[in-house]
Amino acid sequence: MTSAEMIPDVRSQRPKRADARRNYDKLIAAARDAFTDEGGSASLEEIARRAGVGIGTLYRNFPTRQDLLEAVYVEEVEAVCRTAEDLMDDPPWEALVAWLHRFLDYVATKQALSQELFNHLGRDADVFRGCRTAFYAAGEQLLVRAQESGDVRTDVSIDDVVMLVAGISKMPATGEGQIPRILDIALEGLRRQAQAGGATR
Amino acid sequence: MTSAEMIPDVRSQRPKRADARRNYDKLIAAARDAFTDEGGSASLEEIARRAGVGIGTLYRNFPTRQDLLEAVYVEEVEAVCRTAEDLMDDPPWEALVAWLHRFLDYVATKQALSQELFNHLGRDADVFRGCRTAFYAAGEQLLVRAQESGDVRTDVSIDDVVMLVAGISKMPATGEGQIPRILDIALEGLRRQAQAGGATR
DNA sequence: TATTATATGGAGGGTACCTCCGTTTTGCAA
DNA sequence: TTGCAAAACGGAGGTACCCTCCATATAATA
Repeated sequence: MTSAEMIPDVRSQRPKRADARRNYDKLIAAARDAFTDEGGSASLEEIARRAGVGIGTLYRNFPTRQDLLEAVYVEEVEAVCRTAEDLMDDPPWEALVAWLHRFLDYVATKQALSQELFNHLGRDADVFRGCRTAFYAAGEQLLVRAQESGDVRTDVSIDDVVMLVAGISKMPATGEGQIPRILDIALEGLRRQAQAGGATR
Repeated sequence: MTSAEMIPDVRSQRPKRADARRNYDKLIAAARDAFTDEGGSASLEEIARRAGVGIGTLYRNFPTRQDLLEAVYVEEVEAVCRTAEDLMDDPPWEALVAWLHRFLDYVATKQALSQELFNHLGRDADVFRGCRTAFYAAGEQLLVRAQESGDVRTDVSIDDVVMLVAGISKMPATGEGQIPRILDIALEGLRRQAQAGGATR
């Protein structure tokens, strides 16, 4: 069972010719780096330069800055979802926690990027709907598995968990590593209440 | 008692010579309009043009875009606070409600602007701290008065009210006039519980 | 290998950013 | 009033970015 079957594909359509495909991928990678380094307003010419392609190629693949932003965003979302698949072999509870940490990183890092998209697309554009669906699908597998194994209380849904993590990511961070620590504390709340003093792990 | 005594002055220092002062004010006004019309990324040259001054003058007064953004922001905040002073003559409850509506407008309109500032200064830069203080001071007068007159329950603080309004302003608006209406509903909750069927207004 | 649909990349025209400095205006004092 | 120095003005010009267009190069196909 490959990840492609489980996760709704969000991306539109990639170029077909081999060189075009290569350049497309190089552009996405360069754009991801550039946006990470310099925020959402990185120069498009700089991105083309980093990718080692001409500016014309960038514009053919991504007619507007929005298109590029969106492609990078979707790429990231898919990467997070793919992580969920990879974790399906790990112990249920650990897998869930690991994925939620990954998700936390994602939300924190891409905040500027999604902010930018929000401003131009409205919060319920197709992209976002698609990404939300993909996230929920990916996370739900892990959550259900952890519930079935008895690690996690059964009265929480993936919505609850995602909201929780998203909220935590938006906390005004003060200390180094504070946020992941708080996430761990909050996640303890998800565990099925074991017998007092019990060794659940 | 003038407003200057009550409201902590947030602004740094204005130019002294008459012409300089005039141009400074023209620039602020032009920038406010431009930012309103075209969002936080309005062209600085366009702003200088609107103000009828040279681009050099703009840069002397506001060396960076941030400085201009900040000045406009502060100007707006002070205008909202001044409104509070003007309302002190009106009936307590009506005055409070009117001011909160004014505040709502402000938050809604300047969202892009403060967003921009947030990104470049941390969320607790001096500007914001100062503005928060000014808001609270201005609002508190109105709130306390409405509480003393018996219109508003005494177990709420200005923080609560400001948070409430800020939250409402961020709701995903759907219908025309929906947000102000919801604000009114929420504000009813502030009223002191009068006798059932009583005519408080 | 020859052909053709497809992709490439950078020159070029327009705009915005910002600095620098010669010219103009203002406030003050005689 | 008049003269003058300090302060302010404003725009020319260099750099960077955005985006379009098209002559050239290349992958896929027969």
